[in-house]
Amino acid sequence: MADVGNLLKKKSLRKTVTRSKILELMVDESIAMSEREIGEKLDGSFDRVTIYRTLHTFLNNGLVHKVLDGNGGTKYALCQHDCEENGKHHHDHVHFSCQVCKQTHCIEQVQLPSMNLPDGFQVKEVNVLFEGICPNCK
Amino acid sequence: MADVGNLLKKKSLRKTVTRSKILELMVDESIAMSEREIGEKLDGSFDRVTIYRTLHTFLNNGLVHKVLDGNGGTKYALCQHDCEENGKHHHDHVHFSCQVCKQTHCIEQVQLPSMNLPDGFQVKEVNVLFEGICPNCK
DNA sequence: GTTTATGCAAATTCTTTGCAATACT
DNA sequence: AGTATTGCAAAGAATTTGCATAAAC
Repeated sequence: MADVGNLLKKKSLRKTVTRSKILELMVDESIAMSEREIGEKLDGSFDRVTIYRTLHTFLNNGLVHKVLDGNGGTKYALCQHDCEENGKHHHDHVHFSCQVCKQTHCIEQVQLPSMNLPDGFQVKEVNVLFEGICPNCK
Repeated sequence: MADVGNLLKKKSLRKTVTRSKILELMVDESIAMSEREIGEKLDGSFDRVTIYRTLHTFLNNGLVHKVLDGNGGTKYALCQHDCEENGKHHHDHVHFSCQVCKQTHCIEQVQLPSMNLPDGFQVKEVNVLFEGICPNCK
């Protein structure tokens, strides 16, 4: 089981019940989750505002990243170890959003091909979102 | 200037003032816009509900497509002519969202490379969103 | 003992729904 | 005339803010 306390300590974040539970959940689940999903999986034990604030804190400290869910909603997923490589925090993400079950999976296996933008565009992040039907819903 | 009336007729949609104005705006602007931006550019002359419903109508009839804007918001952009090729409506889009001016540009020049997902994932659409700084904001 | 996080209430914004009035063909 | 669209009011959902209380270091 993941050492959630250590993760928090590394970021100089206070270890609280809320943060630990949310972080544990995100380590356990391999899917990206919205605030609502997180709240439901934690059985309504935390205030929605607290979850929002916790997610923002995690976001600002590079513990999680935003995931596009294809429906205008916002989801969050744990950052992987390599987010911090090369000294800068970066996210070249590939996600798959199922149109049936609405779950968003992080696809780690896919290597993002390089794409060249027209001159003048300075790229900081790349998000790739596939939408379709996941193996479970077929 | 674009023959907006013809676009509507091709889809068997009634030609109304709201639809024509919104469609003209989207033809003129090359960027993807949210309901709010559309409303503002049209100077508040239309009810927000009407704009939402118009966008849904356009979406259902393949005149526009949704664009991810990187902040959980939803934007819309005109479909290009080739959306309908091969008999099915598809959107393999590349967009660039500027973190400074928040504008979302459609990048037509970039050819989407093929990416292979793990077995079992049935892909219907692919969205690629670059985030960074656009030429105007540099 | 300070500083930071939490919970509650309430405000904002985004989006949808119902219904009567209006515009389109 | 008949059907689809619009505007208004209002509901619902997502997200943010202020402030007093409680927890962490």
